[in-house]
Amino acid sequence: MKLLTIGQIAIRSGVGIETVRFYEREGLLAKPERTQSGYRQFDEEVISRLMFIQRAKELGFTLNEIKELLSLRIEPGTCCKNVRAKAESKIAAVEGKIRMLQRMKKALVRLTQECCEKGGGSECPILDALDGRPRTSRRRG
Amino acid sequence: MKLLTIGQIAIRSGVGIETVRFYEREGLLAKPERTQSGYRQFDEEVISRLMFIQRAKELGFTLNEIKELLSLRIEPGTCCKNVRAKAESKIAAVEGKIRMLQRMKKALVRLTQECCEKGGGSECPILDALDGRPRTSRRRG
DNA sequence: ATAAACCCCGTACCATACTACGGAGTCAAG
DNA sequence: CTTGACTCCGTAGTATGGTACGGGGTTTAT
Repeated sequence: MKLLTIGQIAIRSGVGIETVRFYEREGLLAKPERTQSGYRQFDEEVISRLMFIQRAKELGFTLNEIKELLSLRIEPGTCCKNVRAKAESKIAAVEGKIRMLQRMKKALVRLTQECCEKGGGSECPILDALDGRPRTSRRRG
Repeated sequence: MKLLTIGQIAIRSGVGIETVRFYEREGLLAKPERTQSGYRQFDEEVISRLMFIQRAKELGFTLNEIKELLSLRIEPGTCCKNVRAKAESKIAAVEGKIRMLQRMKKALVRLTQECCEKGGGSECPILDALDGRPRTSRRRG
């Protein structure tokens, strides 16, 4: 099991050193081992974790939601139903996002098609295609 | 065509009045007509626009990206290829998000299944299932 | 053994996206 | 014709998610 410095995992995962420290403070990364001189020693798998965080952010998850996602696991002493319930609520959230994105994609595709058929379009074709209301309202509930 | 006050569209679309003014300043909403006393008079369709903005935010789009999405239309004088190219790049972005969400969903589903079969799980099953790197890096490259 | 490169920490600063405040004018109901 | 709710505007403050700074110790390559 190879151990890496903060600079090495930062480069390999494409985030800044300060960001790694920030995530550690915020509890998205476990406190790493230290050398006798106080240098952090990260396990290689922290790189996947950091990359996951970046991807999840692009999907509109907040750092808190990402923390929850990352902590979903079956621990020896944990109630299985508990984890299951949490995971299922995450699945629902993910499915909601997928549906919205699929509608958005459909609207965009229609736009590119109509584009070269006729000349003058509506005020806002995306809105024509996508009508509905937002479902979740995280961020200040 | 019914005209509404800022308070009315705020309530109907589920955002705050200040947020509406903010979006107007930021160019996400067109400057509305005004009464002789200076009150904004919004067209009812602004409500869909506001709801679209909320949904798109939940999908990880920034206000700037949302502005671009909303401005994608075929204007009489606009080059069709131009709009088409922009729309296609948006489609690619949307597809990328969908793919990532589908992988995430698969990982979560697997988690719920493994959950009730065996007892002790991996350190982080989500990461086990989802390995790969982030693709787009918007936000201050 | 010494410079360059790296790491430590705390604190301060930044961008985005709001959210609140305050003083003044407006409108609708009683 | 007043009272209360609503609107105006500009400016300031907040939360989130980083990013930079600065003064110090550490490691490493020469």
